[in-house]
Amino acid sequence: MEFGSYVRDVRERRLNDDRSYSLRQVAGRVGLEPAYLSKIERDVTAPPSEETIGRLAEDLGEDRDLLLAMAGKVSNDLRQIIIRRAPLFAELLRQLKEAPDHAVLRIAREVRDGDW
Amino acid sequence: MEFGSYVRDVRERRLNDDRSYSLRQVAGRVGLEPAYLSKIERDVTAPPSEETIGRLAEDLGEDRDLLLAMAGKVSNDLRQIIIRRAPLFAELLRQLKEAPDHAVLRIAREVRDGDW
DNA sequence: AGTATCGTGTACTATGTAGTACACACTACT
DNA sequence: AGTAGTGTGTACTACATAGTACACGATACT
Repeated sequence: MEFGSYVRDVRERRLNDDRSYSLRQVAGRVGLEPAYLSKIERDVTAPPSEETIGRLAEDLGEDRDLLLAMAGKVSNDLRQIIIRRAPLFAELLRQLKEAPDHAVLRIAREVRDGDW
Repeated sequence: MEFGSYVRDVRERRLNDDRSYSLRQVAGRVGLEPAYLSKIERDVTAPPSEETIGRLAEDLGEDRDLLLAMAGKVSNDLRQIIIRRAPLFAELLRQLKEAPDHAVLRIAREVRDGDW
């Protein structure tokens, strides 16, 4: 699904039991012109900037990384992690490309439990 | 070090024993205006596009991911790997942020040897 | 001495990014 | 019946990106 229609779906679900989730009110809280958010939600315009997507994700209670991904973007902090040790992380990510989710998850858990 | 000065250093090292590595000739092979490459190498201008950096890396025999990193960029294929499973890879990368190189390398090797 | 090559200064441009501003028509409330 | 709020169409803008084009003075070759 496209970024905009996904945002619209989420917002309208919120709107069902909270009328403060009208397009105008969300636009107001997030700091955008209603007309602009309208175009975004209909995918008439490209997704907004990373910062704006972040504020949108927070207001809608959605996962920031997921929303960014739907916009074809990668969070700036993740980019920095890779860039700091580029050839190393490049190799790792290409290895992990085909690995199943549970394997990636297991690795993340192992690392978190600090076994190096 | 900045992207441009690094490129210049590499190119001039090549130039020492191969006079086909003049700024003009590299620019010619890579498909850029000499004046533009000159500005890039002196960091007068921002680093060029990912595609151009790729061609530059190839001509200079440098690691593409490293050169991209020095330009503050992440290779498009890596971005796609992350985006396809964003929350998952986001978590993994943030866990790996502080991990020492050898730990990351060990994981990459384990995954390559396919033990999932 | 002449010319070929070198790196660089200056001016310009096309496309994309990330929006703002305002008017309009429709619906919902009271 | 009036007005408050809703979503949207159209027009515009400031800034960044990713370069091209051409002229110039210095150096190197022969």
